[in-house]
Amino acid sequence: MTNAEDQPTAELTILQLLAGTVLDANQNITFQIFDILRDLIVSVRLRPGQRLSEKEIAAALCTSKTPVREAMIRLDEIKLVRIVPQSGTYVTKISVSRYRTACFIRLQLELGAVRGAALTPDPHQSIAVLDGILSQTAKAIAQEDDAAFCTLDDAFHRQLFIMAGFKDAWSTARRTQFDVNRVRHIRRMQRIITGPAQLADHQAIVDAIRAQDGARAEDALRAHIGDLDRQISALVRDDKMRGFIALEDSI
Amino acid sequence: MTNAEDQPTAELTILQLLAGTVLDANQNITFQIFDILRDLIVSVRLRPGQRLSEKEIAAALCTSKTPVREAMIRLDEIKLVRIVPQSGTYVTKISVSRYRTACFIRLQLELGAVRGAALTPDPHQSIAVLDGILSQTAKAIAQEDDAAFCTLDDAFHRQLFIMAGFKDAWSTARRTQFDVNRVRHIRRMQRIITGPAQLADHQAIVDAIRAQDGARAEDALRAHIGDLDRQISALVRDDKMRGFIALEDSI
DNA sequence: ATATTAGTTCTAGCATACAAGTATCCCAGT
DNA sequence: ACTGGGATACTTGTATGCTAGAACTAATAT
Repeated sequence: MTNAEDQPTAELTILQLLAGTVLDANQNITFQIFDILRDLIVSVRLRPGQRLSEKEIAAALCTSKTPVREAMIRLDEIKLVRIVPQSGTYVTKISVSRYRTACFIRLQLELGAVRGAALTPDPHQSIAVLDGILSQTAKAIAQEDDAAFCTLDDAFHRQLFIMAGFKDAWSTARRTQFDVNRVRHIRRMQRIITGPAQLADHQAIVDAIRAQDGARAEDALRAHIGDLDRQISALVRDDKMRGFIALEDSI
Repeated sequence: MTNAEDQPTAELTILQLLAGTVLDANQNITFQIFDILRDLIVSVRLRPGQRLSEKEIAAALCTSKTPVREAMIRLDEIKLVRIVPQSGTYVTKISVSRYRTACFIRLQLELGAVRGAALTPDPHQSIAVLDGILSQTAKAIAQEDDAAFCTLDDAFHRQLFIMAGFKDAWSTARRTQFDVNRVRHIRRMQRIITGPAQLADHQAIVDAIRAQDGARAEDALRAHIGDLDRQISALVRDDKMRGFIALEDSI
């Protein structure tokens, strides 16, 4: 583990982050804890590499270790934490190899989605939905509303999968994309604005789908995703990511 | 739950399946149990819909409920079992919607793989590996060696991803493919032989890669996978699958 | 014969206690 | 100053007991 001083921003203790959180005793405790921790990790409020203590979390949430541990097991299973026997439980670092794999998976699935969307038999209504999302996105960018932008970005991609007839494919594959989301969150925290460029890319994709031109839609998507290897080396070189990433998926 | 009498074949109790299994006390008990149960479920020796008792399994393996439960939680997380509060833990039925989604994911990722494989700069050695796998596959088919056939099929697909430079993509995505594997196992148990056809398809893919013709490789792969919707309706209609499948992913 | 309801028996959820391994710190020796 | 080793204080892994709720059974009322 690196020192807190080495990190770009101050490391918040889990205790600070959970302060004031109360659980609903009538709902399943394990899943409440799971949701809380997953959100904290994906939004990088819990830092990659940070150590988590089952006991400490249990105390902060006024519960016993068992549900905390069971939530940790689920988080370990989706590789958001790594439980190291007799040592501790750590928030996983962002794995470059996992990130690269996730980008490949994302690209391939979205290629299928835009291809399918371009073949939608009666596309008018579906395309109207896409147009609506894009115009709302433009508003969100103008108002610098990050949260809305993210939601709309998500809605855009989901709509493509719906049009292709594979509504569930994206929600299934999202489980492989946590590291991509963490990188995005870090970029966004550092006010790295890519909104306008993304909007233009999305517009090009919609135009191709409107023209029912699957090949052009695929090309537009490839352009949108960009060159993976260059993106990877930029990620590895990025000083702001230092301490957050690991080449392989250790810790 | 349906009656055991309704099922195509006799339902083996978990106790029968675990008879004689002893765990290594020096290794992590939870993961040993996880591996055992995962294999039993994917190979359909534990039947879709079958109820599992934490207590019973713990007794059969001479351990306590805790590691069994933790293994169950991991299995629940990858949707091989479903833990129903205060009711029981059940082997999930094969979900038609999950199966369909898995086929889409599989196709899209393999499209990327064969496309990438066709672009391998110095392909001679890699293609020699593919040729070797195919000739071994032919032997396995001649000898009706199911286990070897499966292993080689897996090796073939893995080699494609290696050639495309995305070695980990397949192992990552396999977590979405359990239902596909279960369907295969059921078909194989019923001696539904598709080996020769698969071998010919694989040969066509290799030929296209050898010619560095990415488009033709994609076409060969699409032909290999076939028409998804027809496959789905065949699956739903198949009497041998009755009781094993569910339209949505309930239970 | 059927519907309903009370009672019993099962389940998973959670709390707690203990066991076993790991990392750290302190101190002795070089 | 630095290295080596051992005690100590942590960590997760496992065992067990208890509770609340679901499901099944069987008896009762209609």
